[in-house]
Amino acid sequence: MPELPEVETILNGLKTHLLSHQINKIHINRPNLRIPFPPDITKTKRVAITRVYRRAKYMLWELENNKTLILHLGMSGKLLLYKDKYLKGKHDHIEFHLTNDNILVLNDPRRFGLVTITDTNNISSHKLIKNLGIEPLDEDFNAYYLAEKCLNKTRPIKNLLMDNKIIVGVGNIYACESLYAAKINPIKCPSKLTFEQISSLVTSIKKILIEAIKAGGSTLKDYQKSDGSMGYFQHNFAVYNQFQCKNCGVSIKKIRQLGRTTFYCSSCQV
DNA sequence: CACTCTCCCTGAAAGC
DNA sequence: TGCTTTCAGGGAGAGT
Repeated sequence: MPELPEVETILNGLKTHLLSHQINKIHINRPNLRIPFPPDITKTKRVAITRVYRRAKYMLWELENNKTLILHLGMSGKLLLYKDKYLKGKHDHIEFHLTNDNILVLNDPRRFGLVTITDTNNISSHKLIKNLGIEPLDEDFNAYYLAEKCLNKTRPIKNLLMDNKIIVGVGNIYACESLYAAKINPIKCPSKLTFEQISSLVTSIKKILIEAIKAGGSTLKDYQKSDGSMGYFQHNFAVYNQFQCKNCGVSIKKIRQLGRTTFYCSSCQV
């Protein structure tokens, strides 16, 4: 499950490949992923990629023809880089053929991912992008920002953290881990948090994401697969999928919030 | 506006 | 052993 750190790491790993070659053609093997592939996407021919960046969990590839490709890996999406022979595998849904004969393939069994294309000029008003909240690693994401967002809010703090209109890129795992690190109960009402707790939460979110990006960078360097795929790195989760609190030894509680599993320590997180 | 629920999908794991 | 059920999750859009 690619979370923000994986997306960041995968994109960094691909940067050199994408920026130094052109896309020769794009081939699709089915009409859609979570949303349909736009009809004009396969008309992309011999075009250079001029910029590659991330917004939330979206990868954005800016093309020299004033179009931008928007990619999301969803739950199970992988980008596989084939340098030699390519045999189409199950769930290989879209192929980016590069001018050096490398083929970058999006493989996504659960098809929660998406690939679309839009005018670069309109990227910030694109419906997938325009309502996105602040980036967690942006310096403007600080205790003052989050405190303001917590004012008069009644839903559980974990639900607020997972709201993309408020803050992006904090998925289920990192929401659980950040709340655990900040010793805040995921059920807690945002308006009842102290400024110190909010401040601690912001610090935890940034720290955990940055650590994961660093770990990803070194892991991917060591574990580049033979087919070129990046895969996902193993994390050391403190609370997610754990049975016992590493701090106090109490059993980790497992509950559901917004249809997602939340793990927390009822003793450490108040 | 604030917030929750439903749905999309497949494969792994658990249940029978 | 083999079939069926359950569960996991991101995010758009519908519903309360």
